[in-house]
Amino acid sequence: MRQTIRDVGDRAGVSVGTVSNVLNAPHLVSAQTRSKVLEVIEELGYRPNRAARSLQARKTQSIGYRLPDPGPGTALDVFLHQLVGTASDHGFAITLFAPRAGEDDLDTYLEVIRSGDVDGFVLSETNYDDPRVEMLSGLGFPFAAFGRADHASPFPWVDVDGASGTAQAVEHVTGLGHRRVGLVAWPSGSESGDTRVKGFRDGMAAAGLEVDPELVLRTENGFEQGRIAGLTMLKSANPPTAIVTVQDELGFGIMTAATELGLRPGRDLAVTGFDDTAAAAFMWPGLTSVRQPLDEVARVLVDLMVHRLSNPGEPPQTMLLHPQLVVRDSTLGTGT
Amino acid sequence: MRQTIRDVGDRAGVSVGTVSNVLNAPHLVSAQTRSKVLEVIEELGYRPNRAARSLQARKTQSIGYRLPDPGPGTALDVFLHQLVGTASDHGFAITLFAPRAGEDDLDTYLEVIRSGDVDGFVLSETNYDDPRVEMLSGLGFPFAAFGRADHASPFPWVDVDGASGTAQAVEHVTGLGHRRVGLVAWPSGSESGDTRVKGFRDGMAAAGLEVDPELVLRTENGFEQGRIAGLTMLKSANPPTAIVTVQDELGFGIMTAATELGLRPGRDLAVTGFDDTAAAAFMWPGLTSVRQPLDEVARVLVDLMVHRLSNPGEPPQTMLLHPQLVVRDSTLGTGT
DNA sequence: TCTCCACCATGAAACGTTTCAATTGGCCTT
DNA sequence: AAGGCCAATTGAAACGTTTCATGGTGGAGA
Repeated sequence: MRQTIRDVGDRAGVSVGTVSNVLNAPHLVSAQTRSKVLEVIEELGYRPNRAARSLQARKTQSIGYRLPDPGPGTALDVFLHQLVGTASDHGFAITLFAPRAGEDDLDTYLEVIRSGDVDGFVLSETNYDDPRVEMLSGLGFPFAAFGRADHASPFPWVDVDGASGTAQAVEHVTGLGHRRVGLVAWPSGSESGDTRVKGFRDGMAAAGLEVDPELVLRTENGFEQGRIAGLTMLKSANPPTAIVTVQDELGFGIMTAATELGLRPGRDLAVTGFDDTAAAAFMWPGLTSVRQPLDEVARVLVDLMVHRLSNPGEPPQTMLLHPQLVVRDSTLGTGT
Repeated sequence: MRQTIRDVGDRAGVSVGTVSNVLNAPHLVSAQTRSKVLEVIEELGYRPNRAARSLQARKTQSIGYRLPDPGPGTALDVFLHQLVGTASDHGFAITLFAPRAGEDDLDTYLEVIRSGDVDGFVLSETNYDDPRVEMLSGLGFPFAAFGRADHASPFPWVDVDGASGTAQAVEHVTGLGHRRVGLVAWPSGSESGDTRVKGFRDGMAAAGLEVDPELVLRTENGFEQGRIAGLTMLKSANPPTAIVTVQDELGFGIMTAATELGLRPGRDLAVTGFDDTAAAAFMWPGLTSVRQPLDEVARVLVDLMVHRLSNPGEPPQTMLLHPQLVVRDSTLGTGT
């Protein structure tokens, strides 16, 4: 049924070794033979068998990616599309996996390593001293991470400069005339969270404004958390006129809180989010939000991974990308 | 580095054939040998090499899934999680692929078939006379589809009863006292679209109401399309007090249109969506929406696929699942 | 003319499994 | 005691590649 390299060889009147060379080392084959073989390949629709190739080469040509937990996070479809597309360009496949119920995250990775299904991993959502980074570094197993982390041994990573994102948000609202700007962020301790807070402070400093500690709230992810933070801040003695957040859901919660208090988000209060989730565009008013170039991130992740696999000796490369503020009505009608 | 079946055999003092039998046909091995071998396997952390297994068995133990185009569709993360998890339970992997720029969809599938990377496909978003179904049926290549289709030759599918979804929406709003109920649907010609329209009519009939043709609009997917449809309907001589839609984005558009016209969605106008996207929960008011059991769909899809692979002769199985209406504030405060 | 070399092609080994025919040894039957 | 049968195990072939040592050919240099 399926065509093998032997079928091609027989048909073209050459040995299988020659066919293999046409595919993998064309310079070893005369132009004439080469074109004849290519012709037959085309004619038969031959494609090399991945399993046989992997077996012989002791490489899988596959990159593992552990699916993030479901939730209203960033756009997985865009990310995966680019991951799969770029991998395919390099002749690689993406192997997905997910922890089974109750399974430890690290064990999940170990299990995949042991079954030899992948040559390396792409990690997302890495954090300070991420245990996956430590484990994989320790094992010497190749990986590329979305998210830098201040770990002893260097490794290849891509990241989006979160500080630039919140700084842009602050610059935008202060540019609209806001002077009392609040921040709703995560508890300190996460790389991305802390970076976004730093951007906020930088932005305020750049606008010549002081950061009022009363207007900096720390809370977990989530709509309800945002709502509560919003109510707290807006009911305080000297409430903000603009609130910057580190996540869209928090922003949605704050808009809701404002509405409950009789304020019109986008008129009486400016709100910004982070991640530019699909929901941000559908709100009324639409939520001004920081968009991360996830397709670019995915592309670079795979490039780094593939490069690392073929150049194991080289020092790891890193890349910092910049996010972009998408301005919508949640801020536009506010300010002076 | 990696342990092979030979390492296990040597260590346990048996042949590789015996080790293989312990794994694949335990009844052929004495209890004593079996436990000894299992012990060694545990000790060495041995895992069979997938490539070698595939090569020998001429099976990949992998199911292909073509990523849907990015867009604010249904929750891909939930779906994929379950797809990967269930596949893993069966000892299968999921192989993702995506059409390259400008590539024909069918060619994408053909290419995957030719490279022999998968044993079968899971299809989503199938439609009437779906060309993929026709092609794969023609080739005799196994697949399982999310979405029935009235095609000549039967095939395994799972579907969510869209009619039940819209009927539930109608039942809900008429139960709140609404009498003039509008529908914003897609142009006829899609399986899921037509089914949802049918559910609307069924629901209206069940409530003893006539369907006013003026209140049935057909439009493409999208926020802006929804907004325009909403404006049209609400500005008409005899506007509806409730609007049922076949997609969340359309619902968002309608809520926006209502707001623009000075109506308060959730008070003066009831709106329902379909798919229960993440955004539906974050709106203010939250959008009442029909939730499809996507995790269940994914689970069944893989089960059907695997069953089909091991029982090629049997008539294909099918399964119809029921969606559930998630009630939120976009309808709750309305009616009499 | 002889030698050497570059170039091209070949054939066989190896990758880690599964499968299956063949072998061994123990036990039952007669 | 011989034969037969069954359960357990073995060894080798096969899956479709890549790799690499080997062989053959023709032309250039001596």
